[in-house]
Amino acid sequence: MNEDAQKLNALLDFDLLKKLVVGIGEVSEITGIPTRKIRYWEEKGAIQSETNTEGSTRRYNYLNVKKMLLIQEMIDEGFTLDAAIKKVNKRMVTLNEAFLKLADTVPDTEDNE
DNA sequence: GTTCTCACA
DNA sequence: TGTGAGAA
Repeated sequence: MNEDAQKLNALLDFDLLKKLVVGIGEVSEITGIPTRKIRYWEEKGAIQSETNTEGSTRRYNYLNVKKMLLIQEMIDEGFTLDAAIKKVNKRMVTLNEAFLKLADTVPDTEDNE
């Protein structure tokens, strides 16, 4: 198994998550979380929606979707919203930093041209 | 389809 | 903590 391949895979996954953006309705359908709950969480600071400058419809990227799923699970396990938000945010930061390091560490292995 | 606010459990 | 309804 190529470790480099895994690293690249992780990077791609993270980037892909950031690129996929959907409306609140899609998010509610995907996560199974009602739109009011999503707005409620956003109000609480659980997630940041990319409000379209002109449009009013908030857009959420899959990173936020994953975050919502994580938060929902944590709350289900007895955590409070605030605690869940804190932990998930920290997790995201850690992952982001780790991936950045990985990106720097990965010596482009196979440039087969 | 989306947004917001007020109020309740 | 999460939801309801009405209004725009």
